[in-house]
Amino acid sequence: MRWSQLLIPTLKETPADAEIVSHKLLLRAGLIRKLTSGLYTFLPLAVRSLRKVENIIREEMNRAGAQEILMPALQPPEIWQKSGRYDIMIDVLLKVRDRAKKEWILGPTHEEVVTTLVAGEISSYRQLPKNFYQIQTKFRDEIRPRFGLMRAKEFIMKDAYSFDISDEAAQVSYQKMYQTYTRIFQRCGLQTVAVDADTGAIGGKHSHEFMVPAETGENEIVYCESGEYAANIEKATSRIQEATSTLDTGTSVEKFPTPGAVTINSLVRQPYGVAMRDQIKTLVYLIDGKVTLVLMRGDHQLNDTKLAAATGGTQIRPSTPDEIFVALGAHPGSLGAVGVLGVTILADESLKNAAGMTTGANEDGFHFRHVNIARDIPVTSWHDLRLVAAGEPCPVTGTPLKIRRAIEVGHVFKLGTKYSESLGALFVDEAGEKRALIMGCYGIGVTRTLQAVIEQSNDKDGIIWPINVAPFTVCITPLSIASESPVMLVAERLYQELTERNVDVILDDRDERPGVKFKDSELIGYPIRIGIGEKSLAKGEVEIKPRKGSLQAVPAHDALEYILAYLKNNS
RNA sequence: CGGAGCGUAGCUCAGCCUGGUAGAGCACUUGGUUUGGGACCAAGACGUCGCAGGUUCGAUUCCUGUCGCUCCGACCA
Repeated sequence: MRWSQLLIPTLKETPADAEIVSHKLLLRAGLIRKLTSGLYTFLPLAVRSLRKVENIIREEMNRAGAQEILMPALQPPEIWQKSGRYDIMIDVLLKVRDRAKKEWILGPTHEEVVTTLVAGEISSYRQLPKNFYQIQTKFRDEIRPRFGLMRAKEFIMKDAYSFDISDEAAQVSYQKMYQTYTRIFQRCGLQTVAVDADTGAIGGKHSHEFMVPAETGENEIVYCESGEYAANIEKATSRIQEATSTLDTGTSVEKFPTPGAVTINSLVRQPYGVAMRDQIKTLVYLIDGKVTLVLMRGDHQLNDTKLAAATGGTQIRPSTPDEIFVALGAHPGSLGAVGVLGVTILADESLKNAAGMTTGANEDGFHFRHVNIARDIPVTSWHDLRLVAAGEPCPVTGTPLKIRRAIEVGHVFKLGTKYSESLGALFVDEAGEKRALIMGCYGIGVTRTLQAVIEQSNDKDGIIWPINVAPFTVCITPLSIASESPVMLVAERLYQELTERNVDVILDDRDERPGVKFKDSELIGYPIRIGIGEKSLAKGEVEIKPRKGSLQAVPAHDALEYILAYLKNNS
C-alpha cells in the first residue's frame, strides 16, 4: 500500500482523554478514534493488525480441531431466562426493542445460543466431542468503560464452546484449549501468565485466566517465584499463618469500655494494646436480602469474590449503618458476633481455634475480650474468605507470595452441565441413556489483546509491533519522491519485490520531510524500515532499521534477501 | 450509582477570578524558500465558546439546570 492513499492520522500531541500508554499510542499512531465513551472506530492500520490477530486465533483454533461458526449478536431474552442468567447478568445486558416493542438482548456472550444450537443438532455420543467457536462483536453495559479498547461497551471476542460426553473427555478439551491459548498469545508476541481464577457469572468449576503483566492492568495476580503457583487475587489463597492467639486462658468473656474506639487500629493503641491479629473484625453484609455476619481476623481483609463464591449469593452488598443498627443494636466499630443468634455467621478459616480474642460487644463504646470463638460464637460455616497479601506463604512452596497487576486477555472455563441442563442439551450415550453434555467455554478478548500487545511493547518513540501482528511488516521510506529519481526507482523496485514475496509493505510516498517520515514510522512501529536517500544510495546502499535494533547499511541489491532473512529469524 | 475534574477552531490549550461579542501553537488552503530526524516566511480559511434557562443595557465570563467526557470509588466497621 501507498501511505499517501491511506487514512493514517498520526498525532504529535496526546489527546487529553487517554490515560495509559497503549491508549495514547492507539490514538497517536492513527489506529483508532473514539465515537463516544466505550465505542471506537478502527482505522485502516488497526484493522490490519486486528485481522492478523484474528487469523492467528483461527489457525490455532482450527489446528485444535475447533470449528468456526457465526451466531447472532441479537438474542431472544427467553433463552437467558431459561439459563437463569437474565437476572444474574441484568446489569451488563444491553437491550433493544423492535417495532412490536418486543425486547431483545445484544449478546454479551453466547453460552445460551450455542447450547440451544447443540441441543437441536447433537443427540448422540457418536457426534462428540465438538468445539465451536466464533469471532464476533460482543456488547456489555459496562459500569465504566475505560482505557480505550481495554474495557469497552462493544468489543470483539473469540468465544469457543466445547461439548463432551464425560468429565474426563471435557478435561481433555480444556487442556487442549489451554495449550492453544498459550500458542496464540505466543504468536501474537505477548508474554502471558496463566492463573487460577474465579468463575464469576459464567459459572462452572475451574478456570484459568491468561494474564499480561502490566502496571496498568485492572487485575491483580498473586504468584510464587518458583512458578508453582499463580492465581487471580480474587481466587488466591495462602497458607494460614498460625499467629492468631489460640491460648485459651479459660477466662470467660469480659466486657470492657472502649469509648471512641471504633477501628481495629484504635484498639491496637494504648490503653488497650490489642494486636490486630488478636481482634475479630465483624462485617455485616446483605446477601440476597439476608443479613449475614462475616468474621475476619483484625489484620486480614475480606475478599468479596470469595464471599460471593462461598455463599452463592448474587446480590451482595455491605449493610448500611442504619440496617446494622436495626440488626445488631450497635453502630459500626462496636460490632461483634458473640452470642448472636438467628443470623448467618460466616467466619474465615484463619479464626478456627482462635481464643483470647477481642471483638465488638454490639453496644456502642464497648468490646469483649477473652473471646474463645468455638465457645462463644455460633459460627454457621467456615470458609476461605481472606484477601491474600504480598509476602504471605505460597500454598504450594511456602515461599513469600508476590503480587502484580495484569491485563486479562483470555479465560478458559470448565462449565460442567449448567447450561446443557437448563437448555436441554442432552445426548444418548453408548448404553442408550440420556445425559447432559459436559461443556467448557473459552474466550479471548481480541480487541483487548491488540491493545495489550501495545501496552507491553512500546518505547518513548512509539509502538514496537511484534512482526506477526504489525499492520505492515516493512515500511519503505524514500527521502525524495520524484517519480523517476534514483531513490524512488529503488524504493519502487523493493516495494514490488517484497510484495511479490507476500511481505506486507507500505511505501511512504508522502511529500514530507525526512524527520516527519522517520518519526511517523517509529510512532506506528513497523518492525522494519528501509531508508533510501541520495547519500547512501550514492554508495549503492540502503539503510535497514529494525524498530528494535540498530541501523544497518546494506547494498541495495542485497536488501530483499536481508529482509527476508531478518523476518525468518525473528517471527 | 457516589465523589472529583473538564467541556472554547480538527488536536493541545489560553482567555473567565474582575461581563463589553474570542486567541496561541499544531493541523488545513495558497504562494515562496527549504529538504537525512516532527522546517521557515507570507497570506488565508476554520468557532451557534456543549446545551437550555436566569441575572444584566450587554454573558465565553456570574447563577441554576441539563447533557457529554475523563479519573477515583462502588469495600472492610
